[in-house]
Amino acid sequence: MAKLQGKGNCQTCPIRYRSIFSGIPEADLPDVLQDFRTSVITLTHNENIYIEGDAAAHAYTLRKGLVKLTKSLADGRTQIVRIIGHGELFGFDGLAGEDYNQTALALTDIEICKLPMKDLERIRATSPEVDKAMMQGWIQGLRAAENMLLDLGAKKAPERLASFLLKWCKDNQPGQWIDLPLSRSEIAELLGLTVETVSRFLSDWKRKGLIQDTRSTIQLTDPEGLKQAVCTSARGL
Amino acid sequence: MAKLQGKGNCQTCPIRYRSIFSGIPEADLPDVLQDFRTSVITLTHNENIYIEGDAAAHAYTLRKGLVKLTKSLADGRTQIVRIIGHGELFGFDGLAGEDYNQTALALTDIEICKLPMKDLERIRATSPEVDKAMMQGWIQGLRAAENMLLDLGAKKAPERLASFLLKWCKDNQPGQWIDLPLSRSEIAELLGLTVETVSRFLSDWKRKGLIQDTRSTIQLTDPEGLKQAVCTSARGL
DNA sequence: CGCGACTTTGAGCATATTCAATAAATGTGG
DNA sequence: CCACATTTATTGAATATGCTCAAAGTCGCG
Repeated sequence: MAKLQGKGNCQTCPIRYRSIFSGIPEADLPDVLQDFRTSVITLTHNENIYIEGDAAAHAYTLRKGLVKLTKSLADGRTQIVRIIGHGELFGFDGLAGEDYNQTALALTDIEICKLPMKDLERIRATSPEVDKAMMQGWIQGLRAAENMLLDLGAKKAPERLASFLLKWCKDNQPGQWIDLPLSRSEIAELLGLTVETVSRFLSDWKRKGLIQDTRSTIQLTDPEGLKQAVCTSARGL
Repeated sequence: MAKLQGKGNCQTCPIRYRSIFSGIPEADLPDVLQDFRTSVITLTHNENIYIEGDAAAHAYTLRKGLVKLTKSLADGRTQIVRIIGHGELFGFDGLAGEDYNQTALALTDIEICKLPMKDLERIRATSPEVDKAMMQGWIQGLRAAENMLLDLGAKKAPERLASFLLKWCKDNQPGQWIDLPLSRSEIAELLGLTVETVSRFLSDWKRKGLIQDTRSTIQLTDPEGLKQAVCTSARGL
């Protein structure tokens, strides 16, 4: 269940250095963040943070775990439009006077910091550091969305899946086990494919020794081989 | 050919009211925009504004016409990631310290205002109105990209095409002729389809009397019928 | 141990692509 | 202004990619 952990304390927040508040000089923190009515909330896997169409009165920063942002069609087809990681700000549609454009769900057990829109607006106006960090977050978000549009619009199934794996594991050594807390059907939802298609290619690559996996971790045994395999199978690129 | 029209004059700019400068009180204009070294440039259809990967030293505002932002794969497959309309700001990756993430091409003959990144940064810092307008632009851009991700990831060909047409014509009366300066292959590039698929559905709907079109204009004779046709053909939604 | 959820695998099918040929529209030069 | 060349759009037939439906297998948890 959603559980209020108490009022946030930004001075001691463990992820402050990865958040929109990372640029604020230590000495200015009390000043800038005074009267900031944050609350820290824990949620368990699959719990809901907000729903597409709701009035956006709060934005959120992710302190622990992963969040997925999804959009759905009337008949239930669902698309994951973004995955939120450590320190990222999400749910800020209210800053443009709009309702939430997506639904936010906990992909793992999570800890989030809930930020009232009014306070966030005020802090953005008073702190150039926060303002800049938020701007960069939006621009990076836009770039990521554009990259995803290229994947969904122009790439075939195996290419999309390989891109996803390579991106997911990009900061790790080949041959290292990496958490992948997405189910097969969530990977499918992210890539615009079906569970079966995702499973087939993963199995295939496992047989060929390009990857290894357990239920919720993965290892790219041979990232180069993976790129290769995808390129040749797609007779181009 | 690209042609420099001269230094921009913001006070008399015909699209100022639709740009990021729309919020500035008339009286403050000279102050806020002093030393702003803009230049107005005209380009003809298919001319290039900037290329993916270039250093992003300028952002642009579109004064006349339409621009497409595209991304490409190594083998030439191309995806249109966004279409820029009247008054919109684009090419601002530099604000996040990044290179251009897309290629910008004139979809029609256009007139753009070229804004040096340094000046833009300064103005954003000094004018809350400009700052707010830019923020709203980014959030709206993100929302549009998310909506597009849903289309590309979850919808079938006819649904994507119908969504596109309905969105394109949404501010117009049914039965009104509307400019559509995209070729069939550009529509395909935007929707992640092939020219042939686009052409087939358009022809089909034309035969059924749902739409009419000439080379570069379109008319939704029966928008409701179009929605209907798509829903039933997709046995859901 | 047994239930339920998730995953894998298979077979047939449908959608959209590819390849190919024709038709229509646009632009160019005489 | 017309004839020709070039690009763009339409249509058809065959193919392939990824989906649907179905069944069996695996894992985790009570």
